[in-house]
Amino acid sequence: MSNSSTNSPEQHTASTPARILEVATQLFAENGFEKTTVRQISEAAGVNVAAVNYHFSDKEALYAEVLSRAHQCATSLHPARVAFEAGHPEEALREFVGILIKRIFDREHNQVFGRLMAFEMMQPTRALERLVEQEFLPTMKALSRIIVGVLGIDPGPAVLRRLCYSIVGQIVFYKHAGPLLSRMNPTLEYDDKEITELANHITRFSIAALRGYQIPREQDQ
Amino acid sequence: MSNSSTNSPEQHTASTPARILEVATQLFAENGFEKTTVRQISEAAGVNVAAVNYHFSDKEALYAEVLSRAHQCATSLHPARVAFEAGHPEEALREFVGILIKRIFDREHNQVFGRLMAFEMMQPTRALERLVEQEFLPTMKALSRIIVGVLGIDPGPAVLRRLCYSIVGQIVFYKHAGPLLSRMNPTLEYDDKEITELANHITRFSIAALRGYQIPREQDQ
DNA sequence: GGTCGTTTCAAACAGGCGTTTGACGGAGAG
DNA sequence: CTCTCCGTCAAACGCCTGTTTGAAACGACC
Repeated sequence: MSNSSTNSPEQHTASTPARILEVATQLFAENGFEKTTVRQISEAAGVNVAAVNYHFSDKEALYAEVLSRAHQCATSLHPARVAFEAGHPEEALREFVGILIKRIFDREHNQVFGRLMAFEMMQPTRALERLVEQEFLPTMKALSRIIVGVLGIDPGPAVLRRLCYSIVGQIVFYKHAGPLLSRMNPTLEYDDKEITELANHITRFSIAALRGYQIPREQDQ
Repeated sequence: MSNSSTNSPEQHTASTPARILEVATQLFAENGFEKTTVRQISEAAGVNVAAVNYHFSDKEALYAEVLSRAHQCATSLHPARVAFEAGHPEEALREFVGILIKRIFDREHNQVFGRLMAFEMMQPTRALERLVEQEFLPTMKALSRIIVGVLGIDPGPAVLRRLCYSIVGQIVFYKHAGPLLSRMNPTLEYDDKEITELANHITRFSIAALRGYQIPREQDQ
């Protein structure tokens, strides 16, 4: 009929499975899979408990659906360019960092994807396996190519891996350590401006690091 | 009577609360607070369920005790020098990174502290508040001083904060993303050699970044 | 030997969990 | 109208959670 979110409060507009999905996404992202109960979801969605098991077969299947949709949403809203290495490698790195930051914070969707991923990395469910193959490995390969471009030479697999993790680690830190950061800087909130400056900083930091990086000779692998 | 860990298998040697603590530490670090049940702990420790509530008042108090002991253990095994800024600032940074890495991996204690911290950062319990005050804020201040030393000038609080997080983020990434990393590199295990190279890499990366970092003018705070 | 405080134990407690059931009601088709 | 399918619902299912209970066993002291 009408839009789903721009309506009178406490009024059911979307279909039951849609409402369940929406609420479940929010709760899973807030509290993780374990701490979120089916009754919490059903009550918040204003539906019967049995509706969750009726429309989705069980809680884990619902979670898998939530994760899949959040991933699709994040990648479609902030798509990675088909080829990062098109232009200047340092510009490609800037774009890479920007996209990952945007996906992780994603203010339009309450940073759902970032939180879900953080939970998934700590306590993986079966839903993670597919994401590793389809998403993370290709992303790491893309980042590796960018790094080789910035460095000018290929430092070998082990060093390349650590360089990737150094860059990605800077980014995902803000999601993984979220509750800690909000305790250390209670006043600081991550609005668009802060996120932009964050992306600029990580790009600047990483490019400076790569430019001045003394590549060690590989001894393993 | 005798030592606690170097004994015949399946034999109870330590006192009941000691056994509970030992097993609970292991299980909490593996599965987090929520997924670990009191019955799991009591069975693994070979004691009655009620023993947990008898010796420690409840599950949360036991967890707080575990966290406190793990923290003490990590800081005493890998103590931070009273003043990092004693020698050359870049050497101080090397030492800082090395200590944090050692605390997080801590192979002698099954990397317990790192895992517990990772869980605590994602889903903080009340036990976190104390650690923020006593541990993280002072650590960040120490790292800030080191960074100012390496840079040569004070870049201001916002930039300094981001620089701290860029360095710490690289380190804690290996704990937060642990399950993911083991899926992406199934053969790679983090033994002493790998950990040493890891510390060297992060130090090299960070120093190069700080040396070449173009400090932006602060606009906020 | 008797007594006291401490520790252990099987059993039960109340409550929450994910899931299933069977009845109810409305809408569309024959 | 009747039949059927689909969605919803209150209620219950069996299981597991953290915690408590009251009795039994223990060791030390007088």
